[in-house]
Amino acid sequence: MTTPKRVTIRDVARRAGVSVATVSRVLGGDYPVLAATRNKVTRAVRELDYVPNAHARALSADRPGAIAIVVNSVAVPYYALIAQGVEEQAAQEGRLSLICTTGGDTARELSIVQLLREQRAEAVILVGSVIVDEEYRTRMTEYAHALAAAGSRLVLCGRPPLGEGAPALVVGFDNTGGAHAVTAHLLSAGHRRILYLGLRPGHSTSDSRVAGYRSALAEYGVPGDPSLEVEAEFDRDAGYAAMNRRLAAGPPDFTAVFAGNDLLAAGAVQSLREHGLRVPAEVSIVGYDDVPPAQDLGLTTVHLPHDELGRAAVRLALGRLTSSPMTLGTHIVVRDSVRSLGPRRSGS
Amino acid sequence: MTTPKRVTIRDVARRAGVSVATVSRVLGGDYPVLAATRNKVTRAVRELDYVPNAHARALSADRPGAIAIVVNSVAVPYYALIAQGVEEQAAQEGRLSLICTTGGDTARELSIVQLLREQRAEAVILVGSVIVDEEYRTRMTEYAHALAAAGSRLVLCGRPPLGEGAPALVVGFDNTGGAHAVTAHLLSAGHRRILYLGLRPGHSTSDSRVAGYRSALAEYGVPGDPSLEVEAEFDRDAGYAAMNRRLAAGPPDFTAVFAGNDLLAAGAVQSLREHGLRVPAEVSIVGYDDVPPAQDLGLTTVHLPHDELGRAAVRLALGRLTSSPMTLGTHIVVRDSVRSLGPRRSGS
DNA sequence: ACGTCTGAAGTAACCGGTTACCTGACATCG
DNA sequence: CGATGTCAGGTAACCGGTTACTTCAGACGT
Repeated sequence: MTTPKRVTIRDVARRAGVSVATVSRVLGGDYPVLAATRNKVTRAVRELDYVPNAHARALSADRPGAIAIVVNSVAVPYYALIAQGVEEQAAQEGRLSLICTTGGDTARELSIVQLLREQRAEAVILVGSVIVDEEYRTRMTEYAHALAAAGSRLVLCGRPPLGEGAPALVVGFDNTGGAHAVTAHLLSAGHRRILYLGLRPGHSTSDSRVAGYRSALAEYGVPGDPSLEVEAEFDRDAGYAAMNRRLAAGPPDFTAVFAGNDLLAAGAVQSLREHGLRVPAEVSIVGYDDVPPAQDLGLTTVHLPHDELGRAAVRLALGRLTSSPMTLGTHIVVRDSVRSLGPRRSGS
Repeated sequence: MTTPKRVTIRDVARRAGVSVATVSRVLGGDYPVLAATRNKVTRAVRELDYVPNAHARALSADRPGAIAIVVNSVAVPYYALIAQGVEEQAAQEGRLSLICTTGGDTARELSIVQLLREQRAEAVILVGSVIVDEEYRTRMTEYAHALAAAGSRLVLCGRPPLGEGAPALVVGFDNTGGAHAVTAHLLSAGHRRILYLGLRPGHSTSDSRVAGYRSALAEYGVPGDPSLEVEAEFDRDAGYAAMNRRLAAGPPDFTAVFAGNDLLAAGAVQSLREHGLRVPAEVSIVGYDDVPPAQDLGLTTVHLPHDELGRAAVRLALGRLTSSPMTLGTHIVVRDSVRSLGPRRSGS
């Protein structure tokens, strides 16, 4: 038999022999209350095991709401690491943070945003790249206005900024720079035929990485070759499948692979191995993100300060940071998935 | 300049020329309302972009609260996968779910549980193993009663059940069975000197895996050897460090390793490689959990139905399932990290 | 035509806190 | 000694919904 009636602030007041206002003040903080009164109240609270109702509080006082982060899936390390940064910073700021997942489903994203509006979340952080088209832009702009109307801030993480009018803050990684750097790394090791794995036209993250790839090639005077740009989603299975297809067509016509992210790289490595191609002896490969599989694979990749992104998003949302859009730097992590071809190239 | 005042149900009522009760009924659902009236209301809602306040709703009506899952870190795949299962099932049950992280900090766990009491969460799912001592038991029992008093259900995932009286539901994996199976796998491949990596006395998960390991050894008539049971936390770094220490002391006095989880295994593999020991040619290794690094390492391991655990936890919390404690089965996944020693053993 | 029943819509109390404003006791001051 | 200031603490309105109870109009029966 559980407690039939929840214990409320009036129960506490009655028990302590004071008014509800006094109880509220003792609990609330700074209002002056006599030590004796304070003691009576705290004792009553303890004796009754009183827990204030967060909903009632939120309703009357305009207290800070929760900070929500919305991601595709928490099982994808990229998102998990950013979410972790958000959680840490939010905790540090004394906020409750919650992670919501959409599974990449637009309809579910919409209902989550709606839910967060109803919850009067203090901030909503939308993470992860998407296909940026007109439909997307209008949807985001709607979110931005709707959330602003509900008093929530919107932060876009790793997504391109919206139009001028939309009240959305933006923070992301320097994908083009990182991609440039890691491609240059391959080029300076003597590679000239570099496969880009993970083409996704319209997909913001992929697009900016491709841009870095192309600009590095151009810088080294290597002509671009569309047949070296292979489409693939950004997950392990896609990398595996794409590389399988490529290798089924014949022996590799490339000496190195730049995978759009580490998951793709992991899949590609598996495929290469199954085709009897050694990494890096026969094929070099680099990834992007520096998430868990990278270390185990000894993968040279681009390190992203995921938790800094999460932290920055929170601080931006809370008005602690002013510069938006802001871009976080990246740096290359050299492991041993790249073979130097030396000063001269060996023939195919 | 944002909207100075939030739009409330009274604004909608005024605009639609009806009473607040009518608006509430149109939004609420089943109460009979004339089609014409309903239309007026829905139009007003749309025109004003009205969003009901979830706090006010929660306060007046006793509607279902959110389902919260509390984990150490969302960046650990084991937790991420379980959390994913929870999210999916919760979404399916029409509940909002939130993930909270403690970073393994007891104080933070406490404040999160407190927060969830205040939020009147419908269910709180505590995941992850812990050192089970008297202090832990009393703490959990307190949580259980406190949450029950606030009307929330408590589900313990992968933690040992509490005493009879405590109102907590329990669901977990069959760790002993899985550990037995995977150890037997090594034994039947001819291994006799099997290192157990990840001893953590008092730690529930580790303890049950050790128990399975020992019982398999006993079954095969192999005497236990305490020097083959090595202490280590359940993460990659610990596995790496522990194996480094072991190998620094001299060449391996074991032919196989059973790592308490895949992360430990990943660390151990790195250490073995750096010491010039090939896996599985010179040292065989198996892990536990079947989380992402396992596939990339080609690790033979025990597969855990993580998302089923998450789903079961939610269904248990919602009273859809009655049997608690319940245990989920596991199965072994053979990759190629184990070498068969054949019918005879080669001498050391 | 009148009483009764039915169902749509309105009125206002209530959920559990917070806080503006008020009260009353005591200290201070001209 | 009365006017005034200070400060702990009480009273009650309010936050934004839901819903029990009430009202009222029209349909129906006789």
